[in-house]
Amino acid sequence: MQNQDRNEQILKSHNLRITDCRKDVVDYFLGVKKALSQGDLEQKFKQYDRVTLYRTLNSFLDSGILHKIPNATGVATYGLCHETCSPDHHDHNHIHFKCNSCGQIECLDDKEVPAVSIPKGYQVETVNMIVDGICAKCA
Amino acid sequence: MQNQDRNEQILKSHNLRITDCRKDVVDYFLGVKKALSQGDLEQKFKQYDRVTLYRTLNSFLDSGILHKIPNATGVATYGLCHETCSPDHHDHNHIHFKCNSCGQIECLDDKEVPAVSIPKGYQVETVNMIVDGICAKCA
DNA sequence: TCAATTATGCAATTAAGTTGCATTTATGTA
DNA sequence: TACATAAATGCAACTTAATTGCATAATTGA
Repeated sequence: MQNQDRNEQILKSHNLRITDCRKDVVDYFLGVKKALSQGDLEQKFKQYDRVTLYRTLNSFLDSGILHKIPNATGVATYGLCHETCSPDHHDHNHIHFKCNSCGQIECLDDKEVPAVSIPKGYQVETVNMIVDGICAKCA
Repeated sequence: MQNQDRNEQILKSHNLRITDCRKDVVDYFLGVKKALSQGDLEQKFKQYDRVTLYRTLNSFLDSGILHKIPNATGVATYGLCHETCSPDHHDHNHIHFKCNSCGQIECLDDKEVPAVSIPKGYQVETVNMIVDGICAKCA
């Protein structure tokens, strides 16, 4: 399936209206296959207002198209969710890799987050694993 | 050892000058035993300029007293490093727990981050594990 | 095609992070 | 103890990210 078909399907299946901005943003995520920030989108899509891009990201978060990736820089970055994600239950239990050379953040979809032991009385909802280092391209 | 002695010792051992602001900030971290943000410090220490607090956090980061904890909110949070941390080699290979109820971020010092498998060609430098859920106090 | 709902663009605001510079403070040494 | 040097602080100002309100434009179902 082409991205231009797939993006509309993604928006429809998450009950979002089809707009140019949303299609373009989904397209971009489908194409680059890496995590993006608000700033990345602003640079890529100068034809859209930054507030619109901001709200697009938020509607994608709410509807479960994207997930937020924790990082230490203070800039929020977003990655595409698996098809199995729903707004309530996110199934993106994979590892995020941040390259300290090129700065890109990748979702290592095929790498499971290992089991984690937590003290008594704590309830686990989500586990995030962020690995910093040098990616294969920069090594 | 009391905190008021311990904070000076911590500053000295990291080659930082002893100032009121730095002692107070280290004290606070020693006392609360959780991760704090710039905003937390501003609320707690209205007698110090926000820039001073900002630079205090940064000098603590540089000297290895604190480490930055990745999170998805976009607000940088900081936690006390183990005594074994040096500026170059951080040994805070523990799990961070963020409570979705009270919002507090704890360092689970006694919980090791499990081994992680990474694709070929990737070099690992740091591994961060952030667990979201409900802490023992809120459960 | 129309009405209702939703998205967008623009203006403006809040907050975090950052820098420059003058002043004050801490520290080692005489 | 006093002094000189180096560093920390406070203030002003600036940049950028995040956020909200509102009028206008576009989408969608009937």
